[in-house]
Amino acid sequence: MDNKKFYITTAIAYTSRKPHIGNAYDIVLADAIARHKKMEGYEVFLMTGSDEHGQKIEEYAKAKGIEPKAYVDDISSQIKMVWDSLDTEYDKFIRTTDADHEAAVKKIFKKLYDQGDIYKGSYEGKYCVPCESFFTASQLIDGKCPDCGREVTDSKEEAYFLKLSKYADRLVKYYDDNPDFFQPASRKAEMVNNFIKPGLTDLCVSRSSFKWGVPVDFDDKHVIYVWIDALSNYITGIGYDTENKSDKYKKLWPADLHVIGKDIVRFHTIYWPIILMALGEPLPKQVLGHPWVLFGEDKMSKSKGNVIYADELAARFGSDAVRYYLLSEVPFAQDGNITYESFINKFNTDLANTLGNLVNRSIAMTNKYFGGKVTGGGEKDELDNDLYAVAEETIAKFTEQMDSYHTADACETVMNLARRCNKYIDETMPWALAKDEEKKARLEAVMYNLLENIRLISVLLTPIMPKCAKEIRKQLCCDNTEMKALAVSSFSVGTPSPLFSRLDTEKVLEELAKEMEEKMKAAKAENDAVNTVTLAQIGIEDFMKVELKTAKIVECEPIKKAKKLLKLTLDDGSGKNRTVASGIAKWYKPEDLIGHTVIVVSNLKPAVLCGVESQGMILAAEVDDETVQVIFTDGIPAGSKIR
RNA sequence: CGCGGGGUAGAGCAGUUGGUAGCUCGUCGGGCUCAUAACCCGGAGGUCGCAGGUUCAAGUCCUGUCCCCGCAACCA
Repeated sequence: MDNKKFYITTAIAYTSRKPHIGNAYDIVLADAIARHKKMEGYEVFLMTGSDEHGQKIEEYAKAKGIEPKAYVDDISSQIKMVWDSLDTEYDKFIRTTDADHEAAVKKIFKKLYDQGDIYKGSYEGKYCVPCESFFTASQLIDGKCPDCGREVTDSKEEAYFLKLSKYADRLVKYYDDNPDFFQPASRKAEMVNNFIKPGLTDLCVSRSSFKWGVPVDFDDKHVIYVWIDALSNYITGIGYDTENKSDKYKKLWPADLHVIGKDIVRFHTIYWPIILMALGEPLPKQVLGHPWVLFGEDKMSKSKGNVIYADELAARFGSDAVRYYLLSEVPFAQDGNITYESFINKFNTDLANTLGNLVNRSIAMTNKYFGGKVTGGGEKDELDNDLYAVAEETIAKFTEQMDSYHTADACETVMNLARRCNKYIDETMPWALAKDEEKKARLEAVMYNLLENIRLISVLLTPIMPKCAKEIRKQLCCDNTEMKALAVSSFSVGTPSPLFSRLDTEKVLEELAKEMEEKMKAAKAENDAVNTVTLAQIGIEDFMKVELKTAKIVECEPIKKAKKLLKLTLDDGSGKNRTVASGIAKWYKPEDLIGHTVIVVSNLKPAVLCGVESQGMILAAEVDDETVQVIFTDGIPAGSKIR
């Protein structure tokens, strides 16, 4: 077999915060695939890393009073620490602040500029700092950011743009010629329908509003924006250079697989290929957009205090358990809901009971009946054939499932073989055979068959749970890793020791709940602290600019086509009804509101939202990230001034 | 009619080109004792969101409809 290469990458993690378990899923998945490919004989190169530029980081660093570089050094090492806590084996960890990366990015930018794919244009638009986004005038909502509603800065800056539309046809052709490019395939339609069919607009690839990035070397007012900087890590990390490509690059590129979250599929299947086409480089073979890992039904967020960190889980339950859980619980194309309950459940049933106990009892019996030594020469029986049939089938199925990245199915497949082994023990009843000296040869065959299948299980498990796989082989005293039944002629096993000790569900849950609560408190405290300092102090004169009045809700109806908006008709005492649109549809039904009195900001400039002119806004409290409560002032006459 | 993905046993999921509805957990009953109160067997539990249609035959194709989730668009 020739040594075929397999170049696989993860998305590079953004160094704004320590990555949570959802971010870590990326590397675990990639690592499992990489290890599997290695076992298939590929020469694998796995690259991961961190994305360290951008305005947000500049700001976080400033808030902490340190240099951006110091900030990303810290987070970047945390990322590595988390990755390492999961036993991931990457060949390279690239940082976008690496000198060679920055140099290469500059050259890439220059090359694209020189050949006319990047041109200097000007932005008519406005810029929203927190969102790091430009908007055209038409996108703005009453002169404010359509995403977050905050003030945008008026910037008619010049910026550099990448011509996208020029390559659209070639891109679609590539999709069509390579039906496996999108994984899962369903992501293709979304990209084509949403972004390509409507026509690609040129992509702004530079920023001049902040400094923390790779400068455009022929125009230092500008910094190269995330697209070209971050995406190109996949080539710069293996030595791409516009003139002298390294041997490594020539060998590895194009990438065989980009493993990324589904939220950035667009960047990897549209922008990135176009950048590569412009550079004259071949395109990656596959992009795997995996689903998200949700905690319960929710997205994890620090402010909710429901963030789970992979390293903390690993420290508590072991890296293998975390890997197994992620790889077996997250479906291929649907978001995975992880909970502590299901974690513990899976840990106990699959790892401790089915697998751990099988290994333990089999080795214990081998010691008990044969002093630990058995050969494959015992007395055969028809029962054995079925066991080996399942083993062969397991190998084939497992390989196919791992090759198509269906790790959850692959885990199930291995567990099935373990279950089959447990059943085999019941069928053959070694303890009964042991009572009869004449059946010793049969008993030996039974034990051998068990051990050989356990060995096989350990081999299959290697990409999923590397440590556990090794530990099993250690207890078997066998280092043969051939993925083939009957590859070992005899065993001389060691002392069994439980691979995974059962967890006391209630006790562990209680402990975890306690910790969660503390985290939540801490998050809240931090949040409050942040909130009090986010806004600058204002004088009374500023406050007096805001006119607040009470108003009674006389009518209320949903706005069609708007998911979040309710249209309120208010009696503000002026004699004329005032219409206000409010984004509270999620929490209130129209009938809940009619008749109540609320506070309205009455001198707010009107804005048109979803075709409805909103004349002001009503006050509501943001109880937490998920909950909003309108402030009712029932009993106070409509039209009263508030100050 | 913005785009896309889903609605299959109590829970979480599989169901390839249409042909007796499966898996894991849970639950109920039984068996075994080598083993980490682990293991094995059996039962119960689903009109496959709803309504039509095509077909000898539909979870699987077509049409309509309702809900859920992402993205997009509006949370003044």
